[in-house]
Amino acid sequence: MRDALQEIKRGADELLVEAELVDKLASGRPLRIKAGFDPTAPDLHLGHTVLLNKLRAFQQLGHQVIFLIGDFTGMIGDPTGKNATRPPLTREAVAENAKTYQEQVFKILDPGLTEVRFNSEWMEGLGSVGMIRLAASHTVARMLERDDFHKRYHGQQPIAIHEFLYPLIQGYDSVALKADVELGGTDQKFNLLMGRELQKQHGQAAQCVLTMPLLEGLDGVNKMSKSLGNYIGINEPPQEIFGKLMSVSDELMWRYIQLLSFESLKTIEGWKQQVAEGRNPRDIKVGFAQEIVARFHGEEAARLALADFEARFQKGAVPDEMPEFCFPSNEGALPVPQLLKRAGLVASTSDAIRQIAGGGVKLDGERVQDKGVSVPAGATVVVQVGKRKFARVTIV
RNA sequence: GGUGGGGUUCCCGAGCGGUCAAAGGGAUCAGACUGUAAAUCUGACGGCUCUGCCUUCGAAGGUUCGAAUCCUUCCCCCACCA
Repeated sequence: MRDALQEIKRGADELLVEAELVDKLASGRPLRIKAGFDPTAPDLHLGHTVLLNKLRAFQQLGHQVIFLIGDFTGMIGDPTGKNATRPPLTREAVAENAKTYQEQVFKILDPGLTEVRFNSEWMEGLGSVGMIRLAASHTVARMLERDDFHKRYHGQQPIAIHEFLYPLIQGYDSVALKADVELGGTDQKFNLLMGRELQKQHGQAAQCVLTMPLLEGLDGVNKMSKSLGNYIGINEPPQEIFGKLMSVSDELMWRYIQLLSFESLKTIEGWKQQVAEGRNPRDIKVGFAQEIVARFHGEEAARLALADFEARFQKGAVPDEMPEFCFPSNEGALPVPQLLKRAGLVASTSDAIRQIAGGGVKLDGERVQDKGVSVPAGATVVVQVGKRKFARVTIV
């Protein structure tokens, strides 16, 4: 049991209240582990998996995970209208997203030990009376304790009244589900604690709260998010995941390893030691990237991704597979800038011309020196921009 | 409701009648280097049928040989006061 607790606490930001969790674990029954998810982002990225990994750990210890999709709140949308990425969702859209969600989530979680639920199940039946009763359970002052609200209130920023309802609804979800433990990001702490209070008010044992740190994105500064474009999606091609992980700075790499690797803390300490003694951090990064790719695409894909990476970046080889195109010529030939644009390798012909001037364009492995170069009709060529963008083009 | 201050190229942010496709930073892309798509350095960074042409500085009009810069109206933000 001590091991179980260690496993649960690993990488976590905070566990409230540890003594209570110890008691729950000691009961021997499978605990109900709740985690809520926003229904708007069906494309999971590694940032989301930090939490999923922890849920997986609970499953491995024999507990019941409840994967809660916040469709009720999603259908209301983002109240302030400030966040354009959260428009109200239709019922159909939510259902569609949920399906995609599950496909991805079960790459980490065990479907047999996962209960997928939607909070509209109980929220829609609550009614306005129930909602007002829920609202009556807490004071404005208590709500303003939440950091986010506190800052906005004192910073003269608007807070719509219904925003106060979100934490209450999330807390009520815990009541409806009789959760024993709820997981969330550190930014969720207030909402998670709300669940404890509401459960107590409903005569239930308060859930324990486990917060996980937010994973930084590829830029190493902002949290990983799709809208910032600094993410690694778990559905991306193996080479892409591998490459992006390799592009993580040597410094940030450790953070990723801490939160994403399934290797033991002891092993990771060993790696740090080796690097301190002069080993190239690249080697560690390669191993870690392999682990992650294998997790989502299998061992074989991980091996291929590595081979591909080495061939392309260390030996400058041309990949086997690349997009193929067939373009009509322009009076017997097609100028390279236009060809690049049509193949989608550059944003515009102006961009293409600049890339050529900068020495970034190759035609069948030969650097293109002049923007006036054309490819004659009938020819098939491999064009390349930089080290990563390729296309095979036939001119007719 | 009142009073001030704003809206500039992907983002932040200078410019305040011509030398402005518009400083600087970030992001991005490319090059060099490298045991890394790390770090560092260099360059590019509106579009096109590219030694030229076309479209940008909240929107629409106007003044002027000439406007991101001045005027008018409109739309939208922000701050302080209520």
